[in-house]
Amino acid sequence: MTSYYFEHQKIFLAVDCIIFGFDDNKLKILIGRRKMNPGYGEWSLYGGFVRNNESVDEAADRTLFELTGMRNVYMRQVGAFGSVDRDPGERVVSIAYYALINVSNYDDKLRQEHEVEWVDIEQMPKMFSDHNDMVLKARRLMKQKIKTQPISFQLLPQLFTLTQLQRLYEAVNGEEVDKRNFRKRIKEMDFIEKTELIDKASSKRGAALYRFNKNAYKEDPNFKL
Amino acid sequence: MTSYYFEHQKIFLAVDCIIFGFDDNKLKILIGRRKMNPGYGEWSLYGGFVRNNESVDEAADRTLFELTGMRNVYMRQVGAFGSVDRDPGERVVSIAYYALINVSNYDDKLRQEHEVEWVDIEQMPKMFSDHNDMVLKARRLMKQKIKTQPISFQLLPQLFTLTQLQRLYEAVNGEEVDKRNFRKRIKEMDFIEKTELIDKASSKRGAALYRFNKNAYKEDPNFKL
DNA sequence: TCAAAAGTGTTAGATTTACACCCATGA
DNA sequence: TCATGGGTGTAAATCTAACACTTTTGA
Repeated sequence: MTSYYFEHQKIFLAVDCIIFGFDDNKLKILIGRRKMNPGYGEWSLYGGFVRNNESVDEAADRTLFELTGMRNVYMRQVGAFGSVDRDPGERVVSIAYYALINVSNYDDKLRQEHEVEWVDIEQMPKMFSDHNDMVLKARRLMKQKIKTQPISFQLLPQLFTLTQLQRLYEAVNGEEVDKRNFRKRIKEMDFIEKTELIDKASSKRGAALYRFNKNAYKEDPNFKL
Repeated sequence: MTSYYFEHQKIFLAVDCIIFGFDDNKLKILIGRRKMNPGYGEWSLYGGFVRNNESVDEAADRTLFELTGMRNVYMRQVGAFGSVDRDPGERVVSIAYYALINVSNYDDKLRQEHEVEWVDIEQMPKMFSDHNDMVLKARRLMKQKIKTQPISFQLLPQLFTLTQLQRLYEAVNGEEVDKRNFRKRIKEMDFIEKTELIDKASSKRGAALYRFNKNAYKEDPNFKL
């Protein structure tokens, strides 16, 4: 089978992060302009190289932390991107990850320092190298995932209204859903709990705030958003 | 964002192949015993290193070709496996791929030369490093995929009976399905065509042979096995 | 003649979809 | 007072799941 190491070539290994946020009823990604060549000035995902003393997952966590100062963020691997010339400078294979963050937990000063911006996923600009492909694949995976895992709550504040949840669901899926049918389904999920609190920000009447109860949810095999 | 190359470390990059086959009504994988250290003698997937002048996908294709002599095989990426010490010898990050092959197209002499064996996925032995995880993830992905893409036909002979197709479906999903309901669904798929031919191998009465018509199938968004 | 696999429809139940109006409130 | 978003139920249509007997033929 595999013959031994020294005959083989080592390769630069990077990670790139597709950082999803939900704001203004839109699904957004956090991207900036490249500050080095090749590709200076082009839109780009935030990334970094994998070090020898850390796992690839750890490299992704570290990279996200550098940018956002956030730890224990929901992250999942998108896959390896390995064309020979995907980086015009050197042979670099990159492992893409998507992260879900709650925009309001993210210090906007830090965002400005790094000169990155929230961009509506529907208006994603042409980016450096294969970064657009990474985003498309990440989005496809996330869309799949949201159907069977309660990941919406990673993108929302702790307390949220059903309309917010619905708008998020619609933004991820790219299509509108019926309000009554949506709420019917939510009502069947015991782990989405209504609180006594009312949000007056989005309407005059006010909307009930809900909360995700992680303990009540335990890998429900019948979960379906 | 990413600072520049030379400050960073290169890493060995490998590919590992989960080769699925369907035989004797069972879903099987092709594995062998490691012929080198570390892990000499342990069960292992077939793998190889990624070269500088080939994409990761190409490395996977090449590796599969070395083992099976087959080209243009259906292969999909499973993901990157990147723990620091997943290979006790050196830091090696591996990209896993699964391949679907038609067992009867595979020259058994070649199989014997490489000393690899078809092992029932339900009886998978403990393998080297994280190879068991790779197989589990590959299987999960494949199971997902088979629901929305006509990939069964990669594992079956060109002509197959509905019972064969059903057994494959059952083996992949790990549960039995109702014969009449299954056939009802198949009948609605115009791209699965009945031929005039009869297979007498598996029954006295004989069963009609079917064929997958790739042209009739064109990314049917309503496809559902 | 009988064992073994092929082939074939119907019905009840569950799920999904479509759809419209009243409510509470701040401006 | 009215514009805005919040909140609620029912019925038709579709999909899914359960279920049993006849056919053919080689041994």
